[in-house]
Amino acid sequence: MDQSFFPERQHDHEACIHAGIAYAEAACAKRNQRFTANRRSVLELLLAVHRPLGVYELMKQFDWKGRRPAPAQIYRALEFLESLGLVHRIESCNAYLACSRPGHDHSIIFLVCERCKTVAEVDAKRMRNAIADLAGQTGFELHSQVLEARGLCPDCASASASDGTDH
Amino acid sequence: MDQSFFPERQHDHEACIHAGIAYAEAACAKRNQRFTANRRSVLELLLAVHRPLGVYELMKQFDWKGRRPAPAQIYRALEFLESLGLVHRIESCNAYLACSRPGHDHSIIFLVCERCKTVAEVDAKRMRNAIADLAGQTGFELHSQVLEARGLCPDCASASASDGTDH
DNA sequence: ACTATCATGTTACACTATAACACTGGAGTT
DNA sequence: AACTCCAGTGTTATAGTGTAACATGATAGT
Repeated sequence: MDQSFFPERQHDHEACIHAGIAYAEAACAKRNQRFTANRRSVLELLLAVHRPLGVYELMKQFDWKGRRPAPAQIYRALEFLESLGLVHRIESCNAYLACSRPGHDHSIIFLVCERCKTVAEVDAKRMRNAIADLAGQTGFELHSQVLEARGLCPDCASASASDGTDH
Repeated sequence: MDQSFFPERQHDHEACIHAGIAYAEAACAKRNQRFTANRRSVLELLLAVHRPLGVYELMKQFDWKGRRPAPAQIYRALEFLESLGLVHRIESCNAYLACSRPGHDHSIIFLVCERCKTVAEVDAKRMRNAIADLAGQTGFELHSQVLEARGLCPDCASASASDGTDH
């Protein structure tokens, strides 16, 4: 059983953030796009946690010259970051997650913990072909695919096994 | 190429509705639950179209003693119908779809047409094992899985191939 | 009829997302 | 240095989605 897909409970967040920001800067430079303060702040906030954040949650954490930005501002940053593959939207949560492996292939399976919202991002390259074949049989022109699996992450599964709760 | 996963453009909606309602009545009877007017109406509306409907869309179509129900009423009916496997929520659309094959195995791939919102429901039994294995490797306790594939259904794919649009 | 229970009807509100428009500031030009 | 262009921002307003809470009504079992 390989738990490495899930972030370690204790680890160096600073390193996560630094690596993520560095990748973002490089990606923007390569594509001649600006990595503005707004975009940087949103990405930093997402990198600092290993779970999806809703837009209004992001807004609350956004301490920016003593004020709070309007939703549109966050949505814009997210849209931009998504277009660069730095952030994913988790449909079933109405929330956004910093990509754990930017630059990799993006057929993804999200394993969303129903309890703590931790998300593992699993590369699904082998699955991709099976899905594409299936879609082809139906005449469907496949643009993108996201699998959202619901359940419990390893920590919560063992916690609820011991404390008896199961939700 | 097998298009049978998608509903035929012209077909007998009455038959769809009748079959769906009949199944629902049986399912309720078997589980000793009431198939009330409220629940019936919502299911009928969903069965009458072959695409996901949002709750507020359902509300508008709900002509019920000249009044319109409040959202809670629709959500309750949907929750009930979902629990019986008669309706699916399409996460990425914030919308609900009558199940095309109630009673069948429910590892499902939704093929959502980005243009007309037609949805094919593809049984994913073979996929299920692959996903379960993958989840097992990560220590994830899998509760449910939904794949939402985005793209164009056969009709729209050929339409946009001929008229040049591609979104 | 009595009661417990499930479902409904209703009000109010919280959360999520977008439209529209004026403004700013940096990059490139002359 | 002043000009212009335009991507990005700041802001207001509003649309769309989802729940909480509670009073009322209907049904089945006794």
